[in-house]
Amino acid sequence: MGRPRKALLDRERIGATALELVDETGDFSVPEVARRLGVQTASVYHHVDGRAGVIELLRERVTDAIDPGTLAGVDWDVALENWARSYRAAFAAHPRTIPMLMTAPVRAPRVLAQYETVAGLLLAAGFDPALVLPIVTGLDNIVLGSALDMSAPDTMWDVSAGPDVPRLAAAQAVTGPARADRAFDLTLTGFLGHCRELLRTGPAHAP
Amino acid sequence: MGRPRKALLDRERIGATALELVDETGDFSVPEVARRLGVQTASVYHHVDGRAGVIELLRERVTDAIDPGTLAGVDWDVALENWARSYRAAFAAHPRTIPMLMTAPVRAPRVLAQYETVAGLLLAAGFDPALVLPIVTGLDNIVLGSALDMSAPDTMWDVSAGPDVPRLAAAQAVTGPARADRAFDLTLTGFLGHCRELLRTGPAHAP
DNA sequence: GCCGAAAACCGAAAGGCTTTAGGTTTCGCC
DNA sequence: GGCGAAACCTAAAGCCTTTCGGTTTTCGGC
Repeated sequence: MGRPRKALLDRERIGATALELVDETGDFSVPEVARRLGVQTASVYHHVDGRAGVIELLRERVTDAIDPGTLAGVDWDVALENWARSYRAAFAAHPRTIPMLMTAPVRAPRVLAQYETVAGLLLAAGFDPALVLPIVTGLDNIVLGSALDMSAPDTMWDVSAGPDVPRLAAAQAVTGPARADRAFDLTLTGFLGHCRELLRTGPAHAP
Repeated sequence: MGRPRKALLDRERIGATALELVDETGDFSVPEVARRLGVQTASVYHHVDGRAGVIELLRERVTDAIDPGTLAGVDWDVALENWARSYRAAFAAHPRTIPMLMTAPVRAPRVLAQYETVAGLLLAAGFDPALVLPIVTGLDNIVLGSALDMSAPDTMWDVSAGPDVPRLAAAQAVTGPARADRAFDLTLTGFLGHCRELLRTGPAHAP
């Protein structure tokens, strides 16, 4: 024992291993990460600020897949749509992380910078500044609500175990596996359409 | 020790106490509930199926506040809007429960019955059956995404701790405390508008 | 080249949570 | 009156989080 000649651990590998565990089992624990890396539990604490620190590593890994390029060089509405899809896809790639990442505020600089770009796009498009944050929040809600849906069990409504719900059951029967995607499309399209309308009619309402 | 002359515990009080704890601290544990009820930890297990059982009690308490009356006697779009608002308000009353309730499937009969009614409303309105579940899912996503937003810290974007985000910070400054409500309005209005449009144009597109 | 400081890992342990097992007393029913 | 079930308790196993101190190795300055 003692310090090894070559370091066994680094934040990179801790994050990757924790993400593996979450993808596979839906959760992780510091001892589990340590075991998988062939290391004692306490060693992990030398590289990371406890369990919460590992969760931050997860957040970085998941959000790094969001493509900031979707926001450049196109109209604000196209940009927002593509960005929302990329955002959602990043979470969809690791749906089991979602419950862990949704309760803490967004602090990752990369992500924060993208929200900043979005705010700039909306202002440049002529939206009332007081409407910028509600729009960003709404988009956020759509993405995260949909992501949460993807992290939920396949049958979000357990038709078998309750009272008679024939129409719900029938609807479930005729719905393909793209239910979640279709729902996201509906919501996003509706939202952006409404925003476009606000942009057209909004300024006219001001004196 | 031994069986007390008057029962000290019941599911009612366990659920109420757990909900108190979640409202106050954001989490609960079986020992905490027991302590608050002046009882040993193991006793709680006699009335409830472990921690998961307590979470189901929380779900019942929270979802009981959803008003099924919003779905009756009005047009489908009005019904959906009012129901969504009632749904969201129920969660908003106990926002800290949201992360606990969102990962398990909906099995509560009362809630399931309401989804059944919603499915019936959409079919009666003339929607393509294949579209019913996507619409229900979309509505669900909007409600839960917004509810999650309410459970998050006031400043979902930690403007202070990162790089320069002047436009985001400015937008935050001119946004009132109704940001979350406004965002929900935007999303819900956009979604329902899009659904109405689908109803108008959808059947015409079919051969 | 030497030496002190810092880094990296391990062993051990405290304290909490979840859950089960088995005991003791009381209740309701026959 | 008696018996089984109900309600509570004590105890304990096994897990997790986190911290503390020890040991070895590396690194930077002199």
